[in-house]
Parts: sequence; C-alpha cells; structure tokens
Amino acid sequence: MSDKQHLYLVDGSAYIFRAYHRLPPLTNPEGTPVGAVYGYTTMLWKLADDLDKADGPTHLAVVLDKSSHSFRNELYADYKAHRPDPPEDLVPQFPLIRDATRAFSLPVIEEPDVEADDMIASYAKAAIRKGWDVTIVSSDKDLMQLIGQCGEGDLEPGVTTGGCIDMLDTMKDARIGREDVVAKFGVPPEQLGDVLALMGDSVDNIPGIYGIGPKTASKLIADNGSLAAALDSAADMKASKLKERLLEGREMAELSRVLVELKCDCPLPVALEDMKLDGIPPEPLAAFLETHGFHSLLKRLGAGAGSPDRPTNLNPAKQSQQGAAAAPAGNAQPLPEWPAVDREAYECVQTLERLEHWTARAQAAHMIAIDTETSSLDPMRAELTGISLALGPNDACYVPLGHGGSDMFAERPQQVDRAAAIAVLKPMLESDAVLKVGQNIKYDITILSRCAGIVVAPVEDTMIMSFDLDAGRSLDGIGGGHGMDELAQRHLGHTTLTFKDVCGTGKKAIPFGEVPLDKATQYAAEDADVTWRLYQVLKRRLPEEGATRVYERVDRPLIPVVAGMEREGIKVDKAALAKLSETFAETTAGLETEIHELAGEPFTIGSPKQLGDVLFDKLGHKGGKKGKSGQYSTDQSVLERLAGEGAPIANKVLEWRQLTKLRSTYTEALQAAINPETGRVHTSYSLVGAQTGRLSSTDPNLQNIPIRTEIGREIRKAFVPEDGNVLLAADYSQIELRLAAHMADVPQLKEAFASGEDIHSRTAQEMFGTVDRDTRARAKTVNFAILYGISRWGLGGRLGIEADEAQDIIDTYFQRFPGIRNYIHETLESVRAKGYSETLFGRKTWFPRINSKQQNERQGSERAAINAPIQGTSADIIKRAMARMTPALLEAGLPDVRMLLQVHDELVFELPEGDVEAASPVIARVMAEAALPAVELTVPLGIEIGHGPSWDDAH
DNA sequence: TCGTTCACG
DNA sequence: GACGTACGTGAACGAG
Repeated sequence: MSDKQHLYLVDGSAYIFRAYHRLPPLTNPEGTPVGAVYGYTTMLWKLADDLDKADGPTHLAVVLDKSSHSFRNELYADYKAHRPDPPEDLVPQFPLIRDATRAFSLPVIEEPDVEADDMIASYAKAAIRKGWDVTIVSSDKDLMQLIGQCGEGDLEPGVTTGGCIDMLDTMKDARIGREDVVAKFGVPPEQLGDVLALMGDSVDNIPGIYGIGPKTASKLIADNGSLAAALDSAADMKASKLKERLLEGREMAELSRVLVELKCDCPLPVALEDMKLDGIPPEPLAAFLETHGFHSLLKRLGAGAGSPDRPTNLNPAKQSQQGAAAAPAGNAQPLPEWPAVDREAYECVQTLERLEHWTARAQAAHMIAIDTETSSLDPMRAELTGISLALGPNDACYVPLGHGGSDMFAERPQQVDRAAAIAVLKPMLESDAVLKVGQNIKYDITILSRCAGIVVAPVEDTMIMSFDLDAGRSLDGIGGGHGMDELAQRHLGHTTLTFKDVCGTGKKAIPFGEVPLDKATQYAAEDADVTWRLYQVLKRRLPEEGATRVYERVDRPLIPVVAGMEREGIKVDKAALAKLSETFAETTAGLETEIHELAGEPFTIGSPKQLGDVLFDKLGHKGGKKGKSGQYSTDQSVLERLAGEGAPIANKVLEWRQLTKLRSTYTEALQAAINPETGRVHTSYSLVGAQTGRLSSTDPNLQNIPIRTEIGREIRKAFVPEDGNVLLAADYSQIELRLAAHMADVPQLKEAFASGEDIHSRTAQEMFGTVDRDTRARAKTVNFAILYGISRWGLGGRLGIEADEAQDIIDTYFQRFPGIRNYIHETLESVRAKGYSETLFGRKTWFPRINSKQQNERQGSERAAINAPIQGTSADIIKRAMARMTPALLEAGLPDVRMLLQVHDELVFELPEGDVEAASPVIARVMAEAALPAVELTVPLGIEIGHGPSWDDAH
C-alpha cells in the first residue's frame, strides 16, 4: 500500500488565533509583529517534514477564511456576530500567513463567501471518495463531525475502499480519531452535529439552547439517538428547568442544527492532484525566513535534511507592556560579530609542546573555557578521557588523554603522556589568575579532582549564569532549559554536535574514548568554544539584568561546596538495607496473594488501570472517578476512602504499594548506588534543577528519603556514620512561614515566632478564637495553603469542606492578617507587569504564562508566583549558609566536620563524636545568620539540631 | 515516552 | 458552562 495517498488540510485561520495566544509577541526586523506567523511557520515545517513518515502527508493544502460572510448569515443574521475584532497586533499577521504558505510553495485555498470549514469538508469528502486518507489539521469541534468518514457508498468508479478522515491538533501534537470524539462528547462524530446544535457555540454565536452545555447536550443525544428525538423527549419529562428549556429552545436548536452542518459540495478551485507535496524549493522559503528574522529556521534550512528540532533563537521582541512577561529568553543586545563555528579550525593537541603553548596563552588571557570528556555521566565513577580548552571563537583545542586501548583501534593514537599533561595543566587550572569557565563546571571539578588531583579554581559556570538570568523563561516550542545545546541554539543560533552524533545511542553507543580523534576533537573543542562564547554573552547580561548579586553571592560560591558534598557521599548500611528488602519482599508476596483472592482473580496490582477496573467494575465499588485518560483514579486518597467504606482490599493495596515503593525506590536502589571505590552513596545535586532556586538531587535522589512513616524511617536508619563518628542534622524550623511573616509583614505571626510560640496554634487562636487539636490542624492546613497560593477549591478539598466555606476561611485569614492579602496582591501585580518574581536576594523566576488567556494556565502561574519568592528566599538562605559553613568550621578549629547532604531546609553532617558539642553552636549560628548582612529579617530563624548513630536518630 | 503514583521539603 | 484545583522536586512502573 505504498501508493496510498494522504491529504493534509490545514485550517490556517484557526491555527493563527491559537498561535497568537500561545506564543510571545515577537517582531521582525521591521517591527511587524510575527509571533503567530512564526508558530504557523514551524507547524508547516513540521508537517512538510513528515513527508516520509508512515502517517505523513503526500498532499497538502492550506485553507483560509477569505471573508467572514457565508450562507449561514442568510439563515441567521447574528451568525458570528459579537465576535470581537482580532487583536490589533494580530491583524497585520493575516496576510503574512498567506506569504508563509506561498514561501513553502504550498497551495492556498480561499474562496469568497465560503467558510474554511465548508471548504475543508468538501475537499475531505472528495478525497475519501478517491480512496485517499485525510488528516484535517485543526482542533475546531465543528470539523470533528467529519472524523471517521470513509466515503462508503459514494466512491468514485474504480475505487474499492474509501479513505478515512482524522484530525491532528498540532498544538497538542495529538491525533483525534473517532474514539476521541466519543470520549470528549459522548457520541460518535455522526451525532456530533446534534450535540453541537443543542449546546451552541459562543464563539460563532450559534445559539443552541440556553442553559444546555456539553455535558447535558451529549447526554440528551446519547440517550435519545438524535436531536429530533431529544427535543421530542421533553414532552414526557417531568417538570424541570431542563424541560422548559428544551420546549422553549426547540426552534433555536433546529436552526443551530442547520448552522453547524458542514457544506460538503463547494466547488473545488484547485484539483486534488495539484496538492501533491513534492519537496520544497528552498529559495523562496529562505527569502521569507530572512525577511522576518527567523534565523534558527534559516539555519536549519541551510543545514539541509534531518528533522528540525525545537525552534529557538527568534529575534527578541521589543519589550511592550505585556511583552515583558512573554518575551523569550534572549540577549537584548545584538550578538558580537563572531565568525560562525568552524569545527575544522580546532586543534588536536598531541604533543607536550603544543599543550604548553596553550596553557601559556591561557595564563596570558587570564580566562579560559574548559570541558572534560569522560567515560561516564557519573562523575564519581567516570575516567578522564580528554580535556578541551577554548580561548576565543574557533580558537579551541582538544587534548586526548585516554583514547584507544580496545580492539577498535589497531593501535593507540598518539597522545600526550597523561601524567606529563596533568603536570602542565595543573598550575594553570589551579591559578588564581586564570578564570576557568565551564558549562556545569561542577562536573569538571569533580572529574579533575578525582582523576588528576587538580583543584580547579576560580570558576565560572555558564549553566548557572543562564539559570540566574532566565529561570522559568520558557514557552511552547521555545526551550527554557540550561543545557549547552539549547543555550547554543538560543544565544548563538548554533546547532552543536550532540553526544549522540559522535557516540551513537542505545546499544550501538561507544564510549567517548573510542571515538576517532578527528571527530572527538570536533565535538569536544566545539563544546569549549561554545562555552567561551556563551560566557561572553551571559556575562554581559548579568549586570544589565540585575542578576549579578544572586550569581556572585549565592550560586557561584556554592559550586565547589556542592562538588565537595557530592564527593564526600554518605555511608549506608548495606546489610541493613538488604534485610529490609527481604522483609518487604516477603510481606509483599503475602499481600499479593490476599489481594488476588479478594479480587477473585490474579492481576497486576501495580497497574493503576487494572486495579481501577478490578475495584470499580469487577468488585463494584462506588465513586470511581475517571481522569482525562479515561482511567479510574486509584491514588492514596481514593483507596483510603474505599477502606473507610469497608473495602478490605483497599488497605491491602495501600500496604502493598507502600512496601513495593520502599523496596524498589529505596532499599534496592540504594544498595546498587553504593560506589565500589568509596563504599558510600554519592548523589548528584543540580544547581539549576528547580525554578525557584532550590537544589534538586538525583542518582540517587537523597532529598526524598522516607521519614513520615514508621516503616519508612527504617530506611533512614540505614544512613550511618563511620566508626567513631555521628551524623548531625540541623534544620530550619518553619522557615517558609517565617519568611512569609516577614515578607507579608504579619505582626501576630512575627510576634509568635519571636516568642517561640507554636505558630499553627497562634493561627488557630487568631482564626477560630480557640485552640484545640482540630482548629490547630485546620490552621496548619490554611497556613500551607497560603504559602502555595490559595484557592478556595484547593483548600476546600484539603479540609473536606465546600468551596464556599473555604472561601469564608480565606476571608477570615485575610481579615486577621491583611498583610498576606497585600503580599499576594502586590506580588501578582509585580509579576504581571515585569514577568518575573524576585526573592529577597534578587533571584528572579520568570512566569511567561502569568497573563495567559487560558484560565488554568494563568491561575497555575499565579499560584506558583506567590510561592516562588518564599520558597526561593528559603533556598537562597540555606545556600548562603552552605557556602559559609566550611570556612566557619575551619575557623572554629573543626576541620573534621563534613557537610554531606542538603534537603531544602536541612543540612546533614558527619563528624567525630567528640566534635558535636563544639560544632553544634557553630552550625546553628551560621544557619541562623545566613541572611545577614544582605537582608535583615524581622523574624528570627529557628534552628533545630540533633545527632546520633543514624540519620533517623539525628532527628 | 507518557501518565500515574508516591517519596520528600 | 467547564476546566482542574496548593508550591517545588525525582524515581519506578505499566502501557502504548
């Protein structure tokens, strides 16, 4: 069936409206807004690029609305009336859509007095009659009526089977088929018109019946089979609002039915055969991309074949009022005039003389970009394979140190003697007079320290610079990450070689040490070159955008500190973990049998899908709720409810879940994570992991070791000190609430913290006038709700009350603590205007969706924006404490105290038992004073300290 | 690869 | 009228 034709019909007009709302207000070099056009262009690109894919187009055309007038206006004067004028910066983009399509040399269909929907319907029908498949690129629900049609009974002569129609929503990258229509509307596409006629459409001003929405409409149609039958059924209904509405709305519904009907017999101005997609001539496209400043696309075009990845590197828009929030990450200044990256220009350093030449130049330049190549991503296990250096654009080299050695090379390529090379590099890499710049240089610090005994300092990190400038600054299709490939694309318009390009992927992947030197040099030196360039770009932005303080005073000093913590690692008691694992396994096996017996059949308990079916369909428990995936939810809260309703299986499943989780995520994984060389577990902290400025921990994650349940705490007991030592844990007590009290200026809460009162009790007193277990618990929930950005639904859910009651509680809270209301208000106003929130130390977090027209997106951003300054300030404070900790301990004569872990508001140390008494006050003081002198808090920071023979005992 | 669930602050 | 509903993470698992 290789000759199966597949026509794609793009609903261009509809697309551009959606693109407009979801993409930043970019302008082209002439100042014309082109954000929506850019989105449209990338979409066309992607479609055209799918040409060779199984489901891809063989034919493609774009259909546009030429005029808003059609036969429907004759039927109903108000049709599409009240439709607001398009935003003024969208208007000039309409003609550009046509230009963009022509630039791709694709046919454009636009006919006067015919709506795009009807034209699409007519073409789609014509194509399926020929046996072609059709994909409508749109998300218009009217067009969903066409889905699944196959031209049955109306085929052209000689055609045996009709084609099939489906839809593609490129915004969500989702194909929409018959089942999706049924899932969304409760009826198949053939009956969708009836549903639409009942519910109406406020955008097109199709009246429908007032008071009937999608749910009611689809139920009526599903129950009665047709619009006419549904309307007739009203007569037999008992008196109700619905009955009245149906009786009164009959005419409107019948009119609406005609309005939503698609006209399928429009004359076709372009023949189907002429829509053949046959390669896209590059010249007109290049000219178009050039005109509008779509440089990354232009670059991609130049790069030729290959599927383009995410679009980036648009010319940043001039900052308009709302543009400030939505502008993509980018440098405001024009790029320096650098030559394009030339991988052939790099040197492979194979003699000591050449290496000495490079280090001498580095000493003279006082700055160098470096990058290490290794055998593994885990810096605690990796071997050093080579190091690359860059001193300017295209002025870069690669020094291979560990290439060859396996049979893939006939002989080991010529390389500088490793020990000699290290001896030459060491003075430069350790010199105070030479700044070492890296992309995630923490990794290189660890490698060079472990493998070469080099203590790299001082350092700069382009990844962290990017984070401090642009955290959170991402939009659809415009990446917001801080990885080198993405940064190179965004800031330099350059596509780097990827690791996969040189080493392959999956089973065929080879270690970097087996990559031939010429290719290895291109890849490795490019990374250093790009890092050098990125540093120039980002360094200039730091002061311009007010990010210097947080970078210099909070994040940069932390790099060697965190590298040291990772290197320390923590000891775990392997035998204890193994024993726990076994116990868990036995208990789990028993539970599994019991659960299967209760269910009456064996099934995969770990599959939420199967579990949901067993609980709600097979066992017939009530109250099953399906989420958007069409699957029952079986999470903890649901199971707890079932258990309360007397379902014995629910508790068993809960226990099973807990034990399997603990076993697979902790007791098994932690044993495997023990480093054979050190006998300890070394996590990796990401300094750019959380948008708010928190660290995150991976491989393994040591920031989510159980503590809340008795059985989980058994795992914490397996974290132990070396003989003669203890573990000490110091944590900030209620730091986020303290910061909220300070930042929102709430006198009662500040007093309570100052006098060491229980904060939730104080809140209960203020809110409910009395303190008991219940009011304290509720006050605690409310306090957290505030920190997380409150909504009455969310709070209601947590407290098990109606949203109205929750709203009353929120009102009371605001009344008692008006500072909180002001804080929320002012924070949101500021984020809406500036596009970012700020911590007390000036850390910015961007919220590009804060002014979104999509309510849920906007509200989600609002909640995150309320939380970010608080969570972020807390992160800043503990980071400052960490950076000061080792010097403070050294000064206090405590060199044997080692900081091992950070868990957001807690620091874990390992120290000789005899040092506890001396170290505790030093640690507590450094933590308590960490905000000073930059910020003087009006609440004290309380520190709780404990120590013992395990992490659990330290609490 | 995605969605779900659940471990932490 | 419907949507999804507390903020920030990472890991494991099943299923497509």
